[in-house]
Amino acid sequence: MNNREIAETFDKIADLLEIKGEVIFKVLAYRRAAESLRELASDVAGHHQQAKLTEIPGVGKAIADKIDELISTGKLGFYEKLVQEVPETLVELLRVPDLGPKKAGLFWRELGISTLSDLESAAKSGKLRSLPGMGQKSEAKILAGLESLSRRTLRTPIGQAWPVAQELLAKLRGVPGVQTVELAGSLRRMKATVGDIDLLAAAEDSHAVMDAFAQDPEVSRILSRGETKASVEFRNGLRAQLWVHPPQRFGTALQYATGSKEHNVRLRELAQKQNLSLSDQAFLRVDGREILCADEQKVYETLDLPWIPAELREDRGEVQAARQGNLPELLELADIKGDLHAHSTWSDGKNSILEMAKAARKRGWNYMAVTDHSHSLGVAGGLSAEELLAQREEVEKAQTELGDSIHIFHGVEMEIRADGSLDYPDEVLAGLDIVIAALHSGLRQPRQQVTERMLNAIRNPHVDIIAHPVGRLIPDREGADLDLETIFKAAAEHGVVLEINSDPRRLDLDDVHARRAIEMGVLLTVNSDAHSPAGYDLLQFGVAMARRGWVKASQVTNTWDLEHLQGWIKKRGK
DNA sequence: GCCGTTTTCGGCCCGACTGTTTTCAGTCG
Repeated sequence: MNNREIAETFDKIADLLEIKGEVIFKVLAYRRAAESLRELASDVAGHHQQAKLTEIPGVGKAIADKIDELISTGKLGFYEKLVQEVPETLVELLRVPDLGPKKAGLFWRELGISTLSDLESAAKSGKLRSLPGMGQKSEAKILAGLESLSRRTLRTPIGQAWPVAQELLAKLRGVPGVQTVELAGSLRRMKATVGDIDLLAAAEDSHAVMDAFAQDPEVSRILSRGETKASVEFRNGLRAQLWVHPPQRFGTALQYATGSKEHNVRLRELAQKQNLSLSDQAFLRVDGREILCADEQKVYETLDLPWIPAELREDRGEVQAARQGNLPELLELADIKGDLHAHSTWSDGKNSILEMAKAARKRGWNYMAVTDHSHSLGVAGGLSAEELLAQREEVEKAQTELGDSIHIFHGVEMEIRADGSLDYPDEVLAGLDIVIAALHSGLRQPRQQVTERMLNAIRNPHVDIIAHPVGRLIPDREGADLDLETIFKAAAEHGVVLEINSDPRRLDLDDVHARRAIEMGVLLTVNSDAHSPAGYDLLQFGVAMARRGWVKASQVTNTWDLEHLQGWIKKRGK
């Protein structure tokens, strides 16, 4: 059992215990343990082997025993006993908006409802409204929730939420009387997927901005609307909420709404130690006096902390680092001097090499790499060795036309084939400036086999970069079951660079693994994987993922200037 | 069930909004 599977088991236990009516802190303990396992960059099996399970935050004696049982036997007696008491299927009811554990428990005990279809028929036949605390409106809400669930079951990838949020921001910022509007929540923290769009406006009077928000033409229904908070659902099922606060309280409110919850808990602890209580509105002194913060800097300053970038606010040690003055100088988009992974019409790109290079130049970059697919990736029109040679001529022609305004590297995105071999012989690879290797097939192979394939590519002296190492596709596909510790070690040893792919469907490496990789001395590159000039825009998502992984500019090869990068390539034996 | 530079026992963030209540419970973030 891997980290994710064990975390899922604990989350289910938490849900079932909560429906059962167990004390909330026991429920929270299981959730915290699950979260902690997901955050773990290394394999829990390793901690298990070394009997160090309780060193994982949130894991004590009881949960360590359960992890032990799960790893040793693949089963958990406690869980099996629990699902005898509370049907396992009840957890799916919790995915219905406005339906939580209390009502799920009530429906189950009173009406024997244990599945979504049970719930739907009970709601349609009017049985729910007879229960205590339920009425017609609650019943209608459940039906509406079921309907919205059928349209949207998963969290929304950031690539979908981002443009919607930007439009909303622009629109709300134009409302008279509004001083600022900012993103908050997981979207501001730039998580790969978001639950909804959180927005925060500063205004003395909330009515105008609330109106503009609720009357947006894309809004299909208004879920709630008050003086300070409103929440809506768009036609595509995506939800957004807006808080409005007076400007003098905006900093506190923005900090609070940005989260994460865990980060905020950490700040509250600090506040308590200073005899302050921190709410979403202001600090409160014991004598009842308030400390208002118009901006976030003041919130952190009041706690004797430097401002912490939103991408770091996940309670992964950032508060402690801030206290010690050890916050990393995070990578910024402006640090990027070029892109090392882009496609042209030679394979599945939409534009010529010259067009892609010109677009890169327009962004102020000093270099870019043309890295089309290799022939095994037939669906993408991969290049044969001969075509690759012919492509070189076109690269040189484009370079002549562009002069020294931008440098074009000739590279390739080469398949690591399912049998572990590489798609070109060494002599072909030797003629290229940059060789990227990537897995696109055989992603479901057993851990050892797929890891060995990757290691084989890393050990090849011509391979410079591994693209989107894990191969996940958000939200459809999990990545390969790679032994990343071993891969990071090999990459560091052979000087092979690992990519953070900026395509919002990939964001691979992710934040947790990127952080682990740099800890182990691996160099990274943040690439667009652009198939058209617009694809370069995606780089902001890759940069955000790097920031979430505590990555500094110096650890990213495409922040280096051209000479430095060329020197590095030369040193690798090209 | 976890955790500890005020605690090995007693905390564990807290307020807005909604719908059902006639003073509050449930959900959400």
